[in-house]
Amino acid sequence: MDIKTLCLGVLSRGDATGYEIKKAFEEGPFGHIHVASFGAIYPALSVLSAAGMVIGTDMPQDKRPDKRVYSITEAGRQAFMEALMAQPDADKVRSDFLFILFFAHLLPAPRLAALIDQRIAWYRDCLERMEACGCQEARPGERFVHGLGLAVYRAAADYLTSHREALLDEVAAPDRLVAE
Amino acid sequence: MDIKTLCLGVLSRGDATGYEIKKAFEEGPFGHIHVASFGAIYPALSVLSAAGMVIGTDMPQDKRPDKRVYSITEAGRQAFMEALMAQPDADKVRSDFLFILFFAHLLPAPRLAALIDQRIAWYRDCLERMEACGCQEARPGERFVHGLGLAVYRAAADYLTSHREALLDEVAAPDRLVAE
DNA sequence: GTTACATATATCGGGACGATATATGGGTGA
DNA sequence: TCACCCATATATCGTCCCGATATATGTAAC
Repeated sequence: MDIKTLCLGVLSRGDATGYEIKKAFEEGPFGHIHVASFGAIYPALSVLSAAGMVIGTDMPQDKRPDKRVYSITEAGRQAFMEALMAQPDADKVRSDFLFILFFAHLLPAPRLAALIDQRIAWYRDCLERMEACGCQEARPGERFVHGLGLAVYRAAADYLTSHREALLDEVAAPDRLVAE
Repeated sequence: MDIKTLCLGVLSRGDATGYEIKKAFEEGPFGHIHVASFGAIYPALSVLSAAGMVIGTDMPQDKRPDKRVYSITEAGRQAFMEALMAQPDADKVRSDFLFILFFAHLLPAPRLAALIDQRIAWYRDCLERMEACGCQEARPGERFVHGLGLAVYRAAADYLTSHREALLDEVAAPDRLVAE
């Protein structure tokens, strides 16, 4: 799934600027689903515009930098539908946190505890915001994905909370098994 | 966390070839934690070798292509420890599956059902292999990360299974709310 | 008052991905 | 038996993308 398709997806829900598309993948509806950087979005919009998939309209603003609002065209919608029908690539996860935690036995205990606590706090924050977000009126797919995110984050936060102590004990006493 | 650090992490657990490092991120202990491609691993190993972080030894084999086994050096271990102490970058997820599901209302119902069923089957497979993997004797960090993965995948599989029907009903009858 | 942040676009270098090339042996099926 | 694919193993190359930076400006905080 390339950046062009991701942009078309956001634009299929309504007009947006490059800046707003970025936000959609940051805190917006696509947060934690996919990532997209400015350095990818702006060139992608140019290419899509040249291909007739989107139309950009310059909107002068006072008190703000001028912006260019993009609208998806019928050709863009068709291209997006085709992309939606393709077999999805496998999920790709890059978690420095999990990689570091894998080497827990190499870390000082306070650092290990801090890492886990930070992550628990992050999940709590995130869950709070997600639960507060009123997406009752959203479309079924959006609500489904949202619910899946909630379920997964709750499971992760619960696991971290309930296994934190045991991990810290184990790395503190490498000779004994805590289970005994 | 760059590829060099990821390679050092794998090598800190024991000698390995570039090919084996790739496998560690595919089906091995780091599967679903981070990704790494050949096109990144081999150049990284060359750079690490030139920097004295690892030592590569050519091992001629019959019945197999020759291989180059890399060992981490003391300098490599120190560099890895420093990288472990740095503040981890935020997790990055790229899920074509979730992105497509977001637009469930645009998809034909059979396609939607197939997507979800495929994904449930994938989770079941994955969980089976993860539960079978005997990592009882592994270090605490590895077991912790493994347990977290199990918890998260179980939550995802459960959600997909229990909400599948409701989603299909909703996209089939867009005018009515199923909750009523 | 000045520091930091939000809005808004653009570009550039470095780095990673994915495909491909090369070589070879083993297993599978027609 | 022959063809084909898969697994092992390394290397490279084009393309795409990330992250940082530049630019401009108003507002809010301190």
